[in-house]
This record gives sequence, C-alpha cells and structure tokens, in this order.
Amino acid sequence: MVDVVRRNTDYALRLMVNLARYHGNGPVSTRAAAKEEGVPYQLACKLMQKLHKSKLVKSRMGPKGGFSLGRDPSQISLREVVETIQGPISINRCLLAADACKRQHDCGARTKLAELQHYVRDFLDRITLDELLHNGREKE
Amino acid sequence: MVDVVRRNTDYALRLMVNLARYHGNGPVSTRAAAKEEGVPYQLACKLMQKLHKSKLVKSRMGPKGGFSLGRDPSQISLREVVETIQGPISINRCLLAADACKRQHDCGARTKLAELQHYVRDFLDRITLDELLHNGREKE
DNA sequence: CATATATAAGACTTACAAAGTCTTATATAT
DNA sequence: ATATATAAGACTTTGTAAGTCTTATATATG
Ligand code: SF4
Ligand code: SF4
Repeated sequence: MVDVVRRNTDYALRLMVNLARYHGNGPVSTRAAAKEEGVPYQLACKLMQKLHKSKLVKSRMGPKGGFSLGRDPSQISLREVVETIQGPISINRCLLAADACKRQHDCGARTKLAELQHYVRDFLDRITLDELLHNGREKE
Repeated sequence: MVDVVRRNTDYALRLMVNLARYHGNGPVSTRAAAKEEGVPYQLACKLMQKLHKSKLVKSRMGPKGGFSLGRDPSQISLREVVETIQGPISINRCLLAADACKRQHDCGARTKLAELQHYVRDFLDRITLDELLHNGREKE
C-alpha cells in the first residue's frame, strides 16, 4: 500500500502545524519542532529546506534562530504543504502527463478520474493550517 | 510521484472494460483482451487471477475459454476493481491501521483526511463499468 | 484419446521511488 | 572566538510496484 499523503508529507505537515502553534513568538528551531512532533531530526531538516525553498517558511540562522511561517496560518493551505513535499496530487498517470496514454481521447475512466482529481485538489485547497491547529486542540 | 490509481490497476480496469464491451458474447481470452488494451500479456494473466479470486470475473478453461464478467457491467463499481488490485484506498496511514500514530486522538489533519477518504471511496463506488464503457465511445 | 489452447498459481527478478543518513559549508547571537 | 543554528546535496537503505518465468491443470475439438 501507498498512501495518498506520504509519510514525509505527514511529517512536514506536523512541523508546519507546530510552527503555526508558536506563530508570532519568533523562530522555532528544527530540533525542537522535530522532537515535539516525533519526526527524525535529519529528515526534518530536509523537509524544512523544501518548505523554505517554496517560501512557506522563513529561516533565521544562528543561535536563537530557526524557522517561522512565511504567512499567517490562515493563509497556508494543506494542499500547498502536500504539493511542496511530494509534488502534484495525481489520481492517474494520464492526468499529469499529456501524452501518457494513447487511449485518452475516448476513455471514460479518464474523464471520471479527472473529475475526482479536481475535487481532491479543491478539498485540500480549502483546509488551512489554523483549522488543523484548532481542530486538534478543542479542549486543552 | 505515485498515482492514487496505480499502473496495474489501470491495466486491470482496461481489461474489465474490455470484458464489459463483449459481455454476453461468451468468454474473452486474456490474450485477446490484453492485446486490445495494450497490457503486457503475462501481467494481464496475474491481474485476471486477482479479479477471479475476488469473484469479479468467471473463468472457463481450455480452447474457446477465457474470462467473462461475474455480474452485469452496471453492477460492478470502479472501487471494487481498484481495491481488488491495489488494496483499500487510503489517504493517510493512520486511516487504515488503528494504532499507526500516537497523535491521532487530537489530530485535526486526521479528521479532515478521513472526511476526504470517505468522499473518494464513495465517488468510486458510484462509478460502474457500463458508465465507463459508454462514456468512452460516445460517437463511434 | 491426443493435442492444442486456455487458465491457475506462485516463485522469482528487476526497476524505481521513498525514507533515512551523513558530510561539508555558512551565517549569526553572544 | 565559539557555539548554535540553517543550507545544500550526496549517499545508502528499504520497500513496493512492475514485470518475467515456470510448472500444473482443465477442456474443446479433431
Ligand atoms: S486507459 Fe484511460 S484512464 Fe487509463 S491511462 Fe489511458 S486514458 Fe488514462
Ligand atoms: S499526525 Fe495526524 S494525520 Fe499524521 S499520522 Fe498522526 S494522526 Fe494521522
């Protein structure tokens, strides 16, 4: 089995939610976030690099440094995080590469799956980090 | 990249649609179906075996033998085919194994992803082979 | 009955991508 | 100056999908 959201993506998501939790209190060190979220430190570093490259987080080097969100948690969608780490969501190969399949001109499956892909992407677009944060800490 | 519907699953789907096309005219040999749908023959054999084990197709051995659908095309869903070949659709690991993650009791992401998983499964449940067949041959 | 044609079953190999580790360089607070 | 942090990317390991091969078995038909 392979999941739609992969392990590294889930890790990255945890890290992002962690940053969201401390948003506004200065940068969070990767070591601290990784420890808190149960993510292997070295992996967390790589994930943060990717998130940084896509501008989802800002970095500050040196002691007291670390990462902080690039925007307000309400302005970062789940889809952005997912696609930054694992690339575009794809239901079937023919929906990404234009020439993946000779049959695509009259394939009923493709039509339906494209519809599903559109829905999934839209669903993930509508979920933001702050929603995830609040949803998970209803009663602390 | 990994697609939600994997290559073998797509192959199996083509084969099933092929059987649907000739449904009612006696069995179709794997060799014929595989050739028509551009599926490597040996792989097609393995896929047909899986489909047979899950009762989606009936087999008849010997010359003039082959496979035919176990039920009417309108009674076989896309989800059945997909899950027969690649196992249950999973959005995230924690949605299949109950103890996959220690955080699941208060995780906002999990709640949302469960919702999505439900939608996706339901979507695939509602698509049947005959829909795929007609959808793809609108104007022949 | 002999034979050609088909499925049945599963071991085995290959190919590829995800996950994880390691190393070196660089910036900065104190 | 030094300790602490990120930056970047090569490298290794692991796991699963995809594909191949082999042997056994059932049956239509001459
Ligand atoms: S057969 Fe249809 S669904 Fe499958 S890859 Fe080709 S176009 Fe896409
Ligand atoms: S952190 Fe949440 S979404 Fe991720 S595996 Fe754990 S419960 Fe599931």
